[in-house]
Amino acid sequence: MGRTPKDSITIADVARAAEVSRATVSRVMNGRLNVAPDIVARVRAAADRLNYRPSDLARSLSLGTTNMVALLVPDLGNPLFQQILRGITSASAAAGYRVLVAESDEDPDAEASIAIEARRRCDALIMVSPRLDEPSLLELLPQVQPVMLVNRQGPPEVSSVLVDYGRAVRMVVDHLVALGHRRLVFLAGPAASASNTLRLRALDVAEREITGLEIVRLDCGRSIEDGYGAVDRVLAARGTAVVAFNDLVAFGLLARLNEVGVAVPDELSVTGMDDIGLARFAVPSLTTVRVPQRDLGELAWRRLHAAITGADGEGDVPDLALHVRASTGPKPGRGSEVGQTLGGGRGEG
Amino acid sequence: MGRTPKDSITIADVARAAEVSRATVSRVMNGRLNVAPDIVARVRAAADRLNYRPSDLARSLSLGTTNMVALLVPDLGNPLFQQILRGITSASAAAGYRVLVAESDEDPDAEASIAIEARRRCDALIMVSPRLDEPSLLELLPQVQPVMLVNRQGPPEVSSVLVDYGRAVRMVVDHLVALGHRRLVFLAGPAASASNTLRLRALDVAEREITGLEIVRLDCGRSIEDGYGAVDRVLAARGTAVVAFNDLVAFGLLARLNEVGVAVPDELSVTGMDDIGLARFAVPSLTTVRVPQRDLGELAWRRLHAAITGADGEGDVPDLALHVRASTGPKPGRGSEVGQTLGGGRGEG
DNA sequence: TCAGGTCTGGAAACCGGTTTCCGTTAGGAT
DNA sequence: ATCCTAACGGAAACCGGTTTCCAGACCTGA
Repeated sequence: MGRTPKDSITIADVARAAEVSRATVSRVMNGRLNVAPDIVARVRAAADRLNYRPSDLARSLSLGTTNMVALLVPDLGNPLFQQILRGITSASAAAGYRVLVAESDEDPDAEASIAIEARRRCDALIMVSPRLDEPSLLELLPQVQPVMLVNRQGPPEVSSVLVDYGRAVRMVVDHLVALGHRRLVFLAGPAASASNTLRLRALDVAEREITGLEIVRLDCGRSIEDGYGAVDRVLAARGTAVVAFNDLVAFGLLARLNEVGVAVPDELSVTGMDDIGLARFAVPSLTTVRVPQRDLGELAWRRLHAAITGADGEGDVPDLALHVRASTGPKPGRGSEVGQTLGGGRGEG
Repeated sequence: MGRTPKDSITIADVARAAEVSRATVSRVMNGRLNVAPDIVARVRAAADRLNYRPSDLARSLSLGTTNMVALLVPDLGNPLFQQILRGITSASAAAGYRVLVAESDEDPDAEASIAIEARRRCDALIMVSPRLDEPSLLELLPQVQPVMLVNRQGPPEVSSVLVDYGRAVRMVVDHLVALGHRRLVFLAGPAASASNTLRLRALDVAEREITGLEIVRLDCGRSIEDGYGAVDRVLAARGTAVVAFNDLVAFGLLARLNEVGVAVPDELSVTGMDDIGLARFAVPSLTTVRVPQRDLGELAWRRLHAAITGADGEGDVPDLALHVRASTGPKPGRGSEVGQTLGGGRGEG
């Protein structure tokens, strides 16, 4: 039992003050209809006078619903996850829900227990890009229902919001190939990332389908620092264009290339992925694929909410779009074998 | 009462399975000592077999503590607030707490009700840079105790974590003055922002103290887009250096200056504020003042936690540090009147 | 005037835990 | 063998709400 002396005023206090039962106070507070107007007024007056606020905790326990949704992300420092958080926060707030955030710090082992723990306090769970291996994930999911996966495929009975990173990376590759590039360098992300696997698979396909295309795969990471630190290996790989795992990596790469004096895109083209807010403000502005990040969060929420309330979740993952900006250009060395002129400004392709 | 058929297993189920009372199960689950070893084993076995998880809700109600802390920020899209969120999340997770996030969307009117609502579900509240006017804030604070303010001064009885933005902006000004600049342009942030007021006041003081110093104040904003869009007015103001409200504004400014062909820092010096992760990867890398953002969140949590548990919150706001990078240089036009050479690399000032 | 239906609002059970209080039992001391 | 005490664990109260169930008041129609 609480050791607290209970400073807060409870429904019993209001009932006493209004000279009615606790049940009646509850009815009034929740707008149940069968209460006489004068009693309603009396209760409201008492509640106002005492500045009464019903305990959400007690309500939740009694109602069996918390109006909270848990969100688990690998890394709160990543703009992609931040935007998803924003999307979920604002969309769910509209339905009276609040978001509880948890971060696994990219640690696959910690993920399961954090997920369970966070889920216990909420009505549902959204896991973004879980790094958990497949068996563990399959074992975890039933325990945290209702659950929604973002950027990770689960079993059929678990719904998910998926970005087709395979297609996204292929858009980038096709763009670069059209510019004449034939030897690309791919900077890979975390090995545990499912979306990284999607990218790699798409690259395999592209390499088979496009004759003459070579792709050098380098382990890199997901952060600016990773991109910044990869420059030497990138240059050693002697490609004419770099496909970075995401915009952050591309950002770090660009910064370092600028320092060592490699001209982008004249000597080397660079592409990102996600189109985080900063991408169009990079120098040069970054060619990337727009992944509608906030929308992703909103969609995840909508589907989850629909699943909770029994409705069906309308809406679909918004389309990807290649945004051609100033960081990509024709393959250097040869003339203008490419028929099109690339806008150097901040065109929104 | 819950309409749910109660699929979840409760302490009563475990008690029945282990043939003990609910009280004993509770004692075992919480490691109370006065339980015989064989009974402990029996209860544990039953709990494991049933895969029992105590309801956090019921625990919280009974214990009177939720182990959750609410965080209210004006804008989840801002890296500064994101980092503070990270700091709070990781620091509080270590103490078994979870963070509930709420966003006011820069709407002062919504802030009070959101704060109250979020606070009700948690043990405490952290408000970052509240945009609420002074009277409303003073009225709100007593209702949401225990509460912690970040980047906003409250009444003496409400503790807060404050960054001395006045001093920070002065560091920047002094740096620019030392480089020979005498006519500065300040890009102001949101009017409702207390930290913006601190900056403005410090600029007044600087203008009085430093003879020959002129500062042109322009309304701008807090986002990249705001900075990007301010370039024309900045150039029209004919200063030799720009003090941006924060790094984001500086970023937008730099991007546009690069487009219109204004050389930084040769023709115009630019400074930011906060030192967000991207600042040193800007082109040119951005001179700014490092505000230890994560530390801010951690400190806010530590103080709050101390206040809750009765201990005293050790630790102080970490120091500010000017990071001189490549976006600032001597006043253009005249020779090297400044004795020092500025490192063009990514020196960590 | 009386039977029957409709409103109202109180008593009590319930959500799922924790803790106080107390009775029982076992063990040690005398 | 008897008494005292410590250890153990069950019954019940409690946290602060919501909801079912039911009794009484009131109104209506015959």
